[in-house]
Amino acid sequence: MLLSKSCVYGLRAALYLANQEKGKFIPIRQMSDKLEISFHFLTKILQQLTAEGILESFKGPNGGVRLVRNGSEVPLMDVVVAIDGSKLLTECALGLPGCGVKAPCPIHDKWAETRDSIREMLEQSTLTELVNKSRKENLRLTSEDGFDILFND
Amino acid sequence: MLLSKSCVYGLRAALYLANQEKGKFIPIRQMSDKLEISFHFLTKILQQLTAEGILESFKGPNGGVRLVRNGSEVPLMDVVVAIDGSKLLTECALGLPGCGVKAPCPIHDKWAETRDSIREMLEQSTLTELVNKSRKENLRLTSEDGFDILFND
DNA sequence: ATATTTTAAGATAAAAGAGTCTCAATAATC
DNA sequence: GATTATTGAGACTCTTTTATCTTAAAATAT
Ligand code: SF4
Ligand code: SF4
Repeated sequence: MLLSKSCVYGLRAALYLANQEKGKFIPIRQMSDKLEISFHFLTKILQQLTAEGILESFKGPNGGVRLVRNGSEVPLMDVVVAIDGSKLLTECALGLPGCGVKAPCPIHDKWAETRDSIREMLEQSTLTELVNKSRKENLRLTSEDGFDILFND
Repeated sequence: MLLSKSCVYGLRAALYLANQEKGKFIPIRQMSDKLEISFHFLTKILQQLTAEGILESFKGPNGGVRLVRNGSEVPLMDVVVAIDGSKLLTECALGLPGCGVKAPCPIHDKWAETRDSIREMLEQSTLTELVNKSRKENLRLTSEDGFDILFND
């Protein structure tokens, strides 16, 4: 898998938050229900995003989490790196340590291209951009079988 | 990680084989030593490749494994699919079941592009092509720290 | 025939990833 | 101040991946 499950959950939550009223704290419980992710597991993931400065949290009634920056200033990459680290973009497809520069392995050139295209995808898409697209086209964020979260709820 | 460790080991072994005298059976022990992969683990991986018809094996003294087809007719994709399956190319980046067609999720378009570029990389590169390139440029197949396998050994 | 070299297969173990549970800390409301 | 709603942190469990170990089967060589 390209992204870990934690990372995917983090991304989905971030998109969910970007679709909410700006500045409002959203309880994790609400997100875990809507997105159909285990509450405790999602909590841990969002704690990472908070620690990385992508979210801020507030305890107690009316508490929750929210984006620090405007969603339009948050590329997907930020969320991915916060959770999965940057190895996806630096590591070798053949899993060799000490790769690339001096003595690249056989697939280096092709892999470097592909890696760039992944990087571009993650750097060039912001949360807001995707949310806007989703609102326009009624795209969903959860499985077919469960409760679909449409961005126009 | 894009590819599982098993898959990476399988690819490295396949490249190693493609660099050997055509038709010759190569003992797995030799490969595991040269590539610095656990013998038993590599054995299991190569069993999969044998089961999938990519390698054929021969028991006993002078036995080993070899490529069924010429390396020039084996795209990396074949090895990847044999070990990791095709989920990399069909599954969603956001890990949603029942994706895409009817109601794509927010990042579908971007992800589909990236996925295509991964598919191209794996389909268009053959073992032989990479080995040839490697021989020309003295590229390596193992870590800096260990015994480097140069294709010109 | 017997011993040797090799792959095949399966049991087991260790490590990493995913998920759950419990309790503490903080803030609002009553 | 007590109760309630929320995040924070840690221990714990379950599952998958990765790796090891043991034994069997096949082929060769002696
Ligand atoms: S040379 Fe490139 S493809 Fe090869 S191991 Fe290094 S980073 Fe990976
Ligand atoms: S629509 Fe595309 S990106 Fe979204 S879940 Fe499906 S395959 Fe993945």
